[in-house]
Amino acid sequence: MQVNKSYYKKQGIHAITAIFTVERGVPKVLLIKRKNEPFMGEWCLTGGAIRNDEDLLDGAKREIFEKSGIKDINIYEFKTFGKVNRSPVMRMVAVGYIGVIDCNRVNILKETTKTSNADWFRIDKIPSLAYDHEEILASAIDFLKQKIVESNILSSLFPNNFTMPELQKVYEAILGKEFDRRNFRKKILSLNIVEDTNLTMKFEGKKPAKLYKFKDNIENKSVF
Amino acid sequence: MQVNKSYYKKQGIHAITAIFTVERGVPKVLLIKRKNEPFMGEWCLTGGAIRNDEDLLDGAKREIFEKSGIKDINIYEFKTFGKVNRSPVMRMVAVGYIGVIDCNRVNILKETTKTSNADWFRIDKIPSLAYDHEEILASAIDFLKQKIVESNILSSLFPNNFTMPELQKVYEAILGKEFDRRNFRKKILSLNIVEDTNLTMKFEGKKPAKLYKFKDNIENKSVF
DNA sequence: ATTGACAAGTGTATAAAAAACACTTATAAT
DNA sequence: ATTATAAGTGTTTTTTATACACTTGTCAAT
Repeated sequence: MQVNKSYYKKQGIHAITAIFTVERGVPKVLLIKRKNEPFMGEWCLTGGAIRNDEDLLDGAKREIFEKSGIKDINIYEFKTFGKVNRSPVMRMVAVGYIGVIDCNRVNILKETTKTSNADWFRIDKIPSLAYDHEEILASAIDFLKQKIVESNILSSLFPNNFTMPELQKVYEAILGKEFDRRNFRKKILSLNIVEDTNLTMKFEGKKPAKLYKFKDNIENKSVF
Repeated sequence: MQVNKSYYKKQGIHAITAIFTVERGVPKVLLIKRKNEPFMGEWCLTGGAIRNDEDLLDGAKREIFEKSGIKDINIYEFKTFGKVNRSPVMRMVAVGYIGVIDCNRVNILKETTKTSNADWFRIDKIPSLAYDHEEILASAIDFLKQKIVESNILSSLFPNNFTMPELQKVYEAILGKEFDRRNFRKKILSLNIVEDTNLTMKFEGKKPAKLYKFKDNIENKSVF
């Protein structure tokens, strides 16, 4: 088969990350308003083209930092998007990643990007997005739902202490269904990924709730 | 941040597929002997660079066909490989796929490639491979083991009828451990992915074995 | 025709995991 | 003291997984 060399010219790789958080029980995703063409002014996921001198994963993290100011985030590859016309400028294949970040860092981000073009959107109220990012995001949410139980991907949401009802609410918000309080607690404790801190947290008028924390030495193996 | 445009030049995408089969209870993978530089004369997985005018998945299948003659194969993305120096020529990111093919088509392949440079290798006896294909293959085997039970990925191994002991032997060969005959049969039947054909197959001197077949309407959702 | 070797077929009992379910307790407001 | 609120806990039932032993159909040898 005769192949024209130009078939292979002008290809590039996007590293696109859907960064999730949960604010007061509401799952949200970080979107960026584009400053350049194509799709100037439209919202999109964090990410961009990787460079020749960086590993794909490093490039994904660099793009996250440049677009949002977020550093030190763990991300997980979930799917690749390779349709011919997914980018109007040149042939780009996108590798999709998922990241999860805790509420405190959400606030820091808000200050950094106060005057900039980043914001959190409820995952059930997403505007139309640039490129094929709607498809990528839908796929990311799907993946997150499937992996949430068997993985420790949510540990990033609670870098410090948390109560069981708090954790349960996050699970329920993301999966969109409710769990029995007693069975949920039993399940989480049996996974052996959290430990009791012997501290409690009082909410007004309610019985104090025990504080737990994720164990430091959890491996990421469970995510894939 | 000032970015030199040349950072983005000369990038490309590899679509690399590990094609597995099981011959007489032995899991094997298809390797190709490279005819060109780089790595001329070395073994590698099927695959190559995708073109601008084809979807990534189509490109992966085209490469499979060109290198091995295999058509109509279902493949599943499992991981992307994006280290800077994984290709010595130019910056290439590889998207890894898994395919499984049945024994009959293995024979057809053998004739097509009789004088060519393709062969099946036991997965426990792999020679050294070009590029980072050893890493890709190891990762593919890992993925196959993890997904084999919860997916219908093995249905391609038995396009027609099969007996329970045959299927069990394949599971045991890939996972490297043995199952109880009664429990295995119960498990497979409970998954509701196979149906009884009311046929039997005789092996010499042994009680005839019932023939089953995978249901036609199995969805691929279970693979991911 | 009987016997033996071989691998296929089947059912039940036990253990482990998941699901269902109700009452008690600590706090803050009245 | 009373009440409202949400947190905490334990047991029963159901489902699923695991462990385990005997019977059956074919072929080959006698």
